[in-house]
Amino acid sequence: MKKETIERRRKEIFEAALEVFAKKGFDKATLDEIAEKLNITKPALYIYFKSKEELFCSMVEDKLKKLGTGLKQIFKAKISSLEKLKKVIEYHINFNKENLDFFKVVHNAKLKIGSDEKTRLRNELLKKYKKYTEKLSSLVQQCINDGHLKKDDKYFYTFALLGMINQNIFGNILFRKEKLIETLDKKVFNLFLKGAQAKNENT
Amino acid sequence: MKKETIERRRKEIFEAALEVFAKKGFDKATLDEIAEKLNITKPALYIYFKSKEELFCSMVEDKLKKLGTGLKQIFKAKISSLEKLKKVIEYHINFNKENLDFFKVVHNAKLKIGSDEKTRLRNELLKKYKKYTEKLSSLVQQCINDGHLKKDDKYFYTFALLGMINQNIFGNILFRKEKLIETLDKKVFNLFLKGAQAKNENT
Amino acid sequence: MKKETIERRRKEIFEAALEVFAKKGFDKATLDEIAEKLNITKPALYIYFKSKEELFCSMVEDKLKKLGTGLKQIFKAKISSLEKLKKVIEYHINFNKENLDFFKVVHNAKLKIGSDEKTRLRNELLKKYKKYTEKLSSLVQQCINDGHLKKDDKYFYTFALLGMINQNIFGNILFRKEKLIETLDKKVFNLFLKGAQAKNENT
Amino acid sequence: MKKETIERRRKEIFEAALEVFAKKGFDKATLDEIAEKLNITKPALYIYFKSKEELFCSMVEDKLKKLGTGLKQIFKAKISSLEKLKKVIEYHINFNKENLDFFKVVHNAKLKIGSDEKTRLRNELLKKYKKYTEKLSSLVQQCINDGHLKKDDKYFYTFALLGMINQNIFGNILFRKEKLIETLDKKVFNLFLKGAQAKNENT
DNA sequence: AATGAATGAGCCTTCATTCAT
DNA sequence: TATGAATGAAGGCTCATTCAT
Repeated sequence: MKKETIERRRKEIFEAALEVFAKKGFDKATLDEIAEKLNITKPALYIYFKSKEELFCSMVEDKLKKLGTGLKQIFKAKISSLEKLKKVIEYHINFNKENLDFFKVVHNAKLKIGSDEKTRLRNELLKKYKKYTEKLSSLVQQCINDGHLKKDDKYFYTFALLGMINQNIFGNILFRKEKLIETLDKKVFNLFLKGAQAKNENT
Repeated sequence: MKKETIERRRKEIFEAALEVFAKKGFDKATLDEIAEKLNITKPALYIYFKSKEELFCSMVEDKLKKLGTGLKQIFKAKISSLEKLKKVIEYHINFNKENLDFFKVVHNAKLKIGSDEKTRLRNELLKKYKKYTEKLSSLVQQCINDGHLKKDDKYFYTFALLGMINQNIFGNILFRKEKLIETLDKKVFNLFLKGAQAKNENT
Repeated sequence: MKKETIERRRKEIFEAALEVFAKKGFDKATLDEIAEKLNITKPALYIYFKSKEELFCSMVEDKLKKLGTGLKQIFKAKISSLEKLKKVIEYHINFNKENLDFFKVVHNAKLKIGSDEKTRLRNELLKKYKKYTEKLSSLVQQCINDGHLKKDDKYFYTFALLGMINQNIFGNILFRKEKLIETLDKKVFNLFLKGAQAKNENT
Repeated sequence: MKKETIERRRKEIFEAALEVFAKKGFDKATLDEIAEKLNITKPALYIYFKSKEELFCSMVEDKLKKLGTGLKQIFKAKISSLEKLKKVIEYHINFNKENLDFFKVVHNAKLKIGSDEKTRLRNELLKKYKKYTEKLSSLVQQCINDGHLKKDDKYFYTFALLGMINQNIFGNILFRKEKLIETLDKKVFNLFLKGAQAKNENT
């Protein structure tokens, strides 16, 4: 009973924290602002998290877990690897569409993760991020093995795909006031498979 | 004579600042650390810059100007728009390869720029970033008009290209200890034009 | 209940701040010194005031309010305007006698207030100071209208009175180690009304 | 020859310093601003003064000396002590009218002089200020002895006179945009001698 | 005589974190 | 479970002062 209450409270805090972290970035975000959003006081946060860092990381983990759960469903489905890839793209885009704040937070934190500052907690985050990438890569590899994709470095393909998606989301946040284009998933899948070259062209 | 000396010193400071900003991000970077790298004291920085923010922005501007200069050369060249696009991809990748710290800084700052915090200086940065994107987009549009690329949203193409590149660089920073794959430019250009689908496939 | 505690703490801080501001002036006074007097640390002050300036201004306002309250009592009394003036002089002198630090602070701040530096808070102080002067002037004017005083500029009279008092207090601070002469109020009232000229003299 | 040049330069610096000190007060005034007014650089000031404090004090001394010189003329004149007092009042007012910045500076510094902070230089200033007061007091005493003024404490008279004048100047600075009333000297002399009470009144 | 460059010391302010209640 | 109160640590910025040139 108690644990559930605590867990529920933690989720509420995640919500508020996510907003603030998205708006300010980890460093400039203050516990005061998070607490205020929840109508509690700063020290109360320490009942549920032992530090700002832990709050941040737990929150990210929580979201990543949800992201992972969705992926697993797709991986389990009895469809071709290429169909899976298509679903994954759709899913990834939709998830970010519905979790724009999370998208911001992750992209904000990404590079700092790669930097010198190696806290234990941050390293764990990095691991999870790698794991996610690895999962996608293995799907890509399968597509290659199944003859759906030309042979090439699976990581190159994976990053290319993720990049096409993320940069478009990012661009839309910046230049279109967070309205994402509707058919991004189809556009991406198509471009990734067929390329952009007009048919009558030779290079 | 004098002005040159000051300009030289500013460049030296840019160098040191870039390293620190790349490693820590704007907020956690301290002027003390930058100064230490230069074997001077913190207040000495204030001879050349009137605030931490101005130091940061000047440094970014400086780099962006260099980036822009290179682009202009390509745009001027008497080659087809598609050739230009190829060159631009090469150039963009090489520039980031040689300026990994800058790459980190920009990607770190990007989203915070889009956030609520609207300092005047940061807004100017955003303008410059948009301008850069706009330039690439116009080249892409030209490729479309010239019949090199299928008709589609120029921004989608542009973001897709930038994303493919940046995410690969980013992935390499994270998973391959900053060693970028050698032939990234060719891979990207190829994927962008022809797609990844194996030839005997129909979707 | 809570608000009262805060209010009490603020008063305690006023006390300490007043001493330090009186001794050092606003600029040279440090929050560290004020905090030390209270056996707390500097950041603790920020619980009760949001800046050094706000601490200063709140403190002055607080004292001015007290000063004003006393004046109101006198103004309300059912005595002649001249009697009131006499009471006001007594009151003004006694208040300063008992608040020598405040006297110092105000006189220290006065001219800077009139100077170029125009902070919002400081401007409000100036307004209050003007209001106080205005009140006295209106009493003086009433004395004139009631036939107690020769016709003359009410401001000249007001400033003359205030000056006679303040300069004597000031002189006593400087030359008599802060011991004010006992009968200052009577001396002032007398001089103001009758002048200093010996009776058998003609000018 | 050299010494004269130095002396001339010092006077120029006094001028600039006076403006800045009047506007900002001693603490907030910066050597940079003073230097800028003179189109020289900050370290150049150290050729003529060995510290900010010394610059300030020398400047005040210089002005006080001028003030003293004028007084001496009056004291020497072969007129009655009361006539002298009248002249002194005129002179004091005119001097301050023509040296408003100096007036501001002195009044700003006055109380800090009386405070705990006892630098050697500041103490010397205080001595000079006392000397000036002493001179006036002795004249007042003489007026008493000569039967011009009622017997009373000479310091009380002196401070009252100075206060009437200074407060009026100060009030005019604050409330009348530095325009002093024209006949202040006569008003003061009259009030001081005859008082403000309407003739038909008895108290 | 003057300056460019640099510094040391100091201060205001912020904030994650702690603890008694 | 939650809070009010307080703190330690740290960072940005200013400025009088010095010194080599």
